[in-house]
Amino acid sequence: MATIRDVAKEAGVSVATVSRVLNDNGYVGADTRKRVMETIKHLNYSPNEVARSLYKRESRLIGLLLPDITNPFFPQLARGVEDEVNRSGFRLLLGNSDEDATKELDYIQTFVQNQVVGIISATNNTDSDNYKELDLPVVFLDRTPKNYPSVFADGRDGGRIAAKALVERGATKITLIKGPAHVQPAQDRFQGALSELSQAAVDFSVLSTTSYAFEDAKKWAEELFAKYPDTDGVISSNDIVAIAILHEALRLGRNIPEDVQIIGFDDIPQSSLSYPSLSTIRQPAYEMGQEAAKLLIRMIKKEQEIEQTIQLPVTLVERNTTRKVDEK
Amino acid sequence: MATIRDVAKEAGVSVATVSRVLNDNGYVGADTRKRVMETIKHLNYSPNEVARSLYKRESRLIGLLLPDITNPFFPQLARGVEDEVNRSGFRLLLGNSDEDATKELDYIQTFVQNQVVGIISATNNTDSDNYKELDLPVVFLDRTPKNYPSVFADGRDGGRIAAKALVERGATKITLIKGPAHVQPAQDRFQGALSELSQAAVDFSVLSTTSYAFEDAKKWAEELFAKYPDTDGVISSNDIVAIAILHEALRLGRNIPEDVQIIGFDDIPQSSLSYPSLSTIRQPAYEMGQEAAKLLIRMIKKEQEIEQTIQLPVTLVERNTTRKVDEK
DNA sequence: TTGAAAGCGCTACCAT
DNA sequence: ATGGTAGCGCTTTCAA
Repeated sequence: MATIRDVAKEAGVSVATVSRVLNDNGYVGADTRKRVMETIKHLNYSPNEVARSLYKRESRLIGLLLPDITNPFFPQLARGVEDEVNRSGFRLLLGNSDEDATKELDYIQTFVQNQVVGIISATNNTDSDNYKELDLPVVFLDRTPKNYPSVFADGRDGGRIAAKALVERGATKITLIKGPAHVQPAQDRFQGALSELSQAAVDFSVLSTTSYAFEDAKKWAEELFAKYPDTDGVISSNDIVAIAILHEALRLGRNIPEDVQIIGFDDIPQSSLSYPSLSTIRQPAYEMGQEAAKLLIRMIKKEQEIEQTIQLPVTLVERNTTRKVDEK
Repeated sequence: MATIRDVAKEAGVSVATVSRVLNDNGYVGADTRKRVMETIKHLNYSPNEVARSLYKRESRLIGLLLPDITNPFFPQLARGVEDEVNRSGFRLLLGNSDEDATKELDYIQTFVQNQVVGIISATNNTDSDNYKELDLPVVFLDRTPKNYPSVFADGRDGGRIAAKALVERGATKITLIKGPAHVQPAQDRFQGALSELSQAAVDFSVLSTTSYAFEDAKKWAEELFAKYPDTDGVISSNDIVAIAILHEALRLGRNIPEDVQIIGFDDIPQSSLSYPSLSTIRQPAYEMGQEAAKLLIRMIKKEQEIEQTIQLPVTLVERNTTRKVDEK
C-alpha cells in the first residue's frame, strides 16, 4: 500500500502538502494540487484511516448495537441507519447483543477502542448505566430511556389504534397479547391497547408471552386458542406472533376475518405476504433508523438546538385480517 | 481515556513493560505484572485499538459485505459469521452493496483503509476483479467464483432434490421458477431442477424472474397463475417467492397441497410460519456463515493445507405444501 | 527483567 | 504557497 510519503516523494512535494490537498484545507497552488492529484491516482493511493483516526482521536466509524439482526424488524432499522450514515461518510461497526449484558458491554468497549464517533443502540437493556461514562454521543433507537436522546415510534398510540380498530370492526371477545416484559416498546403497545379496551364495551383477556422469537411464536399461537377458544379478535405483540396466530387459526378451521380478526405490530415485509395478508400497526422502521442516524450526526457535529427525542407516528395498515369498517 | 503512559506512570514502570503485560509476551516479573494489572483495573484502562492497528498494520476487524441485509436469508449468514469471528476476538465492519458495483468498491476501500484482516463477501457481482488486487484473505460466501476460497450450499443438488420430490409426489405439470440471472446460486438451483425434470416423465414450464425482493414476489406469483393456470407443482427460486405463490394459490381457491404442491428454497425462519407451512430445500445459512468465518480465520492465521472450497449439503424439509410420498 | 526510543501514517502547527 | 516536524498511543527492537 502506498503511503502519503510515497505520494509526496513522487510528486516532489512534502507530506504536508499532500495532506492539504487530501483534506482540501490550507493553501495549495493550483498546479501543485493538480500534480499531487495525478500522483495519487497514479499510485492508486488511498489514505490510511487508522493513522488518521489515531491523530484525530476519532474514527469515521459509528457503532450500531442491535438485539438480534435475525428478527426481521431490525435489519430495516439497520438499513435506515446505514444508508443515512453513509451519506455523511461514516461506516458501521455492527454488533448483536442478544439481550446479553456482557455482550453489550463488550461491544461498547470495542466501539470505544476503535474510537467510534458515536453509538446507536437498540438493545433492550433495562439499565443504561453502560452508557453513562461514555463521552460520546449516544442515540437510543426503538427505546426510550429517560434523559437520553432517542428515536422511537409511538407504541402507546399504536396499541390504542389497534384496540379501537378491532372494537370498531365488531370484535367482542378480544385477546390482547402482552409481549416480553423487558422489551419496553412491547409494554407501551400493551398499555395503549389495554387503556383503550378498558374503556370499551368488550370482553377481553390478556395472554402473556416472554419472547418474540420465531421458534416460540407457534407456541403462543397454540396457547392462545387453547386458553381462549372463542376469541374473535387478537391484538398481537408483533407481526411474527400475529402471523403464527393467523395460521394457527386457519389450521383450526376459523375463517379470517369473519370468525377471528387479527392485528399485528411492526409491518415487517413478510406481513403483506401472509394469507390473508396481515392488518397491522406499521412502525416506520427504515425511517426510524434514518432519524436516529441524523440525530446522532447532528450531535457529532455539535449542532445547537437539537431535538433530543423523536417520536414517529404509527399507522394502521388495513389488509385482510380485519373486516372492512362498514361490514361490522 | 487513560493511555498506556498513564498506566506506566502510575505503576512506576515503563510503557514497554505495560505493553508486555497487556500482550502477555516478553519477560515481566511476577510482582511487576501484578502491580500493572492493578493499575489497569484502577484506571479502568483499555488499550486503544487504533494505535495498535497502526503499528501492527492490521486491525482486529473483518469486513463483511452483503447484498442486502433486509433479505431474511442474509441476517442468518451474518449471524453465523459474527458469532464465529467474535470467538476469535474479531469484530465486524458491515456493508450492504445492494448489487451496486460502486457501493461494493466503496466498501472494499473502506475495509482496506481500516486495515481489516480479511473480507467475507456475499455479493452477487459477476466479476471478482474488485478483489484481485487485494493482498488480504478473502472468502466468498454463497457464491462460487473460480480460484477463490468459498463457502456455499449445493444448489444443483437442491434443485434436483426439489424436482425429484415433486415428481415422486405426483406432480405432472410443474412450473419451475428461474431466479435472477445475476445470482449464481439461483442459476445452480435452476439448472439442477431443470436437468432432473428433463429426465422425468412430466410436463413443465419455466417462469423467469428478475428479483428476489418482497415487493416483487407477489407479481411473480400472479404472473405464474396467469400464464400457467393448470400448474400442479411449483419449484420456487426461494422461500419468499414460494410464500407469495402459496398465498396467491390460496387466494385463487386452490387446495394446497392437493391441487398445487410448492417447494421453496432456503428455509428462512418464516417458512415454518406460513400456512400451510412451506416445504423447502434448506440451506444451512448460519452454518455457512460460520464456515466462511472459520475458513477466513484459518487463512488469516496462515494455516497450511486449508480446504479452499466448502460445499455444504442442502436437505429437503417436508412440511405441508407437498403431499406425503405414499399419498401420490 | 526492565527501559529508552524508533516508528506505524497521518494532521496540524510553526516556519519560511 | 510550501516544508519541517511533533505527536496521536501503541509495539518492538536494542541496550542495559
